[in-house]
Amino acid sequence: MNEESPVGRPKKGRREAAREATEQAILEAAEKVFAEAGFGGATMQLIADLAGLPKANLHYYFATKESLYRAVVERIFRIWLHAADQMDEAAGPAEGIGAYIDAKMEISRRHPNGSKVWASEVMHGAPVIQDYLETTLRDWTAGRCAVIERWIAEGRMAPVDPRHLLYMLWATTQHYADFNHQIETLNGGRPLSAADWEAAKTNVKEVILRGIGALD
Amino acid sequence: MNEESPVGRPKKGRREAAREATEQAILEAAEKVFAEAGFGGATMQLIADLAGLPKANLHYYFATKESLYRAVVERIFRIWLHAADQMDEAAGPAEGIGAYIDAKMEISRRHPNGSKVWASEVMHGAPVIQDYLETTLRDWTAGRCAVIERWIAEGRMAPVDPRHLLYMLWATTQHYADFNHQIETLNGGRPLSAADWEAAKTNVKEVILRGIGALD
DNA sequence: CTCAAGCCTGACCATATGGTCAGAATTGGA
DNA sequence: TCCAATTCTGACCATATGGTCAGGCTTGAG
Repeated sequence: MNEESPVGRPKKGRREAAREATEQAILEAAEKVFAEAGFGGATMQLIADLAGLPKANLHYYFATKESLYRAVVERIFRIWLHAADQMDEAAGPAEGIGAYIDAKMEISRRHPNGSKVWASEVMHGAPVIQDYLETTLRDWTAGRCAVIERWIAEGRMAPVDPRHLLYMLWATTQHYADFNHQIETLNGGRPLSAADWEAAKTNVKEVILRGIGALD
Repeated sequence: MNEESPVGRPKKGRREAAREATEQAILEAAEKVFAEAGFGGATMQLIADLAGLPKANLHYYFATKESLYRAVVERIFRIWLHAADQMDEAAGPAEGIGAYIDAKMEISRRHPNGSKVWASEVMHGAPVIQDYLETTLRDWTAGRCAVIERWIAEGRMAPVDPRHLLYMLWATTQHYADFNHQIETLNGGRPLSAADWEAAKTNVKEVILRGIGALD
């Protein structure tokens, strides 16, 4: 789409690099503000302040609040999907689903804001990513359901409804991001420690893997 | 708090009855609008329209947007807690936790908007119900953890961390309310049927109860 | 029936917010 | 160095929204 230097690598000039850096800073700030205030509660001014640039400059990079929001949501969606690769090359349910849980828990830990924006978007009826739900996500889901059904047919796990199993996986893992405030409050007001996170992961995996008969 | 007619039943006059009816209509409308648009995205005008009265009248019943929002959140919280009673009189984990799952799934089915408002509130850092989290919810949680730990000590279920088990219960059941749009989209764009809900309940119960070793 | 208390409402206001724009500052290739 | 393209910015605007208020309407106790 753009001229590049003779070398294979882009080798972006100072200008392009700065642009990308600014864009990332904006996305980062926007993700946080959208997560903490919701789309309606977020203000371009707040995002601009957090990103460290004047509001008018924000509009130079993202024409409207909605386009910025869309960029944030799409960014998260990409991370979501990428994390799901874990499940593909697995030999059986214990490794496959176990790895998927690990990956999703790690995302909840590292990108709680992204998870919250996603949750908010879906809760409000997916006004901007409805098409993704109907295409990419639907296909992805069908694919995983097929894998799970194969495992069931092979007698490697109990005959549970794959659809509802996926919902359980999403729900339990994302809960640690979306409700982290509640969890921290019940944890004495302190964030989960590394050990706490390990315990959480282990518990989720144990209960679910045993629950689908993939442990014995 | 108020004078009542000689009879035991309140027998509220026309006036009082109308007031309560209006109040309920407002709360119902507000719950829906807050759920669909978030606190920041919701407008008093929208709520008024949905409740079928002029905006100024809304402010006669609820002075500010925040006080109305607070009323909605507290209403949900009460339902939440009440549903948890199921778990108390149970003889063991299978019945107790099974009944709790049933109750929470039923709430997700009947009060999806309430669940969403709650989720949104917690996601945004619980600005209005932080005190509830630190008192009522913390106490409630401690009580249930004690019950679960007793069951574990008695060898009636596997030794899982009670805290994380509760999170799993909350996450899985509330997911059907908070993410119902996503679920419906993956269900071919149609709401879950009665049979679908039964299947969901059964699946959640089976996986979790088997997962905590309370089925054999 | 009377009338005070309670309920309802249209019109209005102050403010906050998303977005615009003209022009200044900077950059980097020629 | 020069200059066109790109990036940045303060000032500004139109609109939407939460909230107010003076006055009209309804209710029900006496």
